[in-house]
Amino acid sequence: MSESFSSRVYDVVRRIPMGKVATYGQVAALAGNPRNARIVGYALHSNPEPGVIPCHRVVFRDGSLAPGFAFGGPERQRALLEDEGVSFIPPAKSHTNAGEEGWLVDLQRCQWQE
DNA sequence: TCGCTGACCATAC
DNA sequence: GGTATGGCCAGCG
Repeated sequence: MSESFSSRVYDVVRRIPMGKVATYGQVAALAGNPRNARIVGYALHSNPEPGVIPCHRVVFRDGSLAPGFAFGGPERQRALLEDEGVSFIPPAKSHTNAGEEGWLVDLQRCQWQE
């Protein structure tokens, strides 16, 4: 293939429909290498086309968003996804800690299904 | 040109 | 059940 793995990653992420999210492992698998989940993140980190590539729709296997890096803050990512109709699940419960971080995406409802 | 690091995921102890 | 480490592959210095 002429295109690099990262190019494929961008193409896959770009295909994620609104209101849906995909995991790094899934994007990596669709890109052709299920083991390249790390490269997917690396490729998105490059983000050659901000605004075109919805990196905020890519989440961890657990449904949690990336830690501190983000493109403007984890809450920014949560707002974008929530605005698209993605359901979020507050981790809390046991602890009375009202941590804003830790919000998990409802992969069971909003995970992108081919 | 070679080596290291890295938005991860899975398995082992 | 939780924590720690390994392994895969690609881009960058």
